[in-house]
Amino acid sequence: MRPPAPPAPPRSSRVDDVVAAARRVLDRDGPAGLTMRSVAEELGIKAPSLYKHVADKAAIEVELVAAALAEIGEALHAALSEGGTVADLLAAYRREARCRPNLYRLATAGPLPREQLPPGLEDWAGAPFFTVTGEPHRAQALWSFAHGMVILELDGRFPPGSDLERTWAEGAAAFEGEAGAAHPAGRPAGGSAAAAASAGGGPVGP
Amino acid sequence: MRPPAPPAPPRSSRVDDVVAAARRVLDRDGPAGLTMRSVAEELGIKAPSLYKHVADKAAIEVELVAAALAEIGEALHAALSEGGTVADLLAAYRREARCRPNLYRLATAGPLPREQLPPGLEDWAGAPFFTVTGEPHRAQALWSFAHGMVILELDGRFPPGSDLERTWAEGAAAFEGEAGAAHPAGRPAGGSAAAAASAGGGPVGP
DNA sequence: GGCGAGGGCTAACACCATTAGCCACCCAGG
DNA sequence: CCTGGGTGGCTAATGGTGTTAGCCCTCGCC
Repeated sequence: MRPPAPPAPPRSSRVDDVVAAARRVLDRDGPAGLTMRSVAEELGIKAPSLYKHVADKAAIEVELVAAALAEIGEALHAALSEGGTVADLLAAYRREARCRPNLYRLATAGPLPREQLPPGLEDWAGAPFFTVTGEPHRAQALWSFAHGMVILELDGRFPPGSDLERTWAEGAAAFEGEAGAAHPAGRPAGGSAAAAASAGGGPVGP
Repeated sequence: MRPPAPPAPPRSSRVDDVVAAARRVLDRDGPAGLTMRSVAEELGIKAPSLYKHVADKAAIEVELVAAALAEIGEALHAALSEGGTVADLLAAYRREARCRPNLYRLATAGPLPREQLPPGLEDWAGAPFFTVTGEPHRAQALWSFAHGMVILELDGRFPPGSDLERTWAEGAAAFEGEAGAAHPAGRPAGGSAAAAASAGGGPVGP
């Protein structure tokens, strides 16, 4: 039984409409397209009317961040409830981020308004990293690797033609604990053909 | 003898003034404070006059990104010319980012305008990651870890009270194993497989 | 002496978040 | 019935942003 997500505090129904509209706009137009005007238009109203329901744009973004953390946490806990390897966790993290890139970027870029988030949400969402490593610092390091990979991938920062499957596998191998160091239970080679083909291995960045 | 940085293409002198002013503003006021008006004011002129020298704000930012990549690359190459361990490289990366947080964030957040950067700069700056790991995918993974750590640290994303020294050490330890643990090595790794093998020791103290 | 180019200026536009103030509806209390 | 008050919309306006258009001064050069 995995721990339940902390419940989101109840809000007025119209606030939910606003947040839902903001999320649609974000998914469709990206962070730059998320303006008070576009959110209002999505609802068929004018921008100033939004301020009857939310304090400001930051308040909407906080709600979106909370939703993102909840979804990511859900995905990570689900991944561990079945498999349980580092590679499984990383795969779930990557899948979640790539499925909702704009939301992921919004939720993880820039400072986090911890005060205004549901208490415990952040810890709960990150708990699987601790579960899989068994040590808090290693968990943070693994999380950093995962976030770095995802954000660089989303931003197109890796040189074109990079075999990212293999890069993920290398990271998973590096963090696979002391138990089965030689043979990580890595991914069953969905990309191994491509891996062999692109053996060139381009430059690295930054 | 480490490879020299690719030379920046020559620019009109006034353009250099604009970029230098932008850099001062960025260091002082952060990315949000970097506006065409503030840069102009730093030079004692009005914002529209900037357009006599640069195409738009993005062009200024590209110059800043190029400068940041050059400086980071310089620091990383210098770190390897002396020590050579993964931990040394990571320490240099972290020091550089923390010394100029606003510049680092600008240079690494969001999509990279590769076309407009001096050719070869990006590869050159990232080369030390390859040197120290001896394998391109592992190099990308290590870079991702470093970037994730740095950006999360700069954004205050780690829970308060985290012992980041130790988290960095955990990451360094994870990547100091034998290269190509995940798969049989696809490529024999430039001239410096020795660098990766040399530092197999225990956890690195802060 | 003209003359073009470099480099400044003001005015203006479109978009952004946000505030102030006004008005229409709906529903409960008298 | 009718009279509030709360809810939720509106327009107008403010000060910020990047950017364009058009004007003007001042050099060095032929």
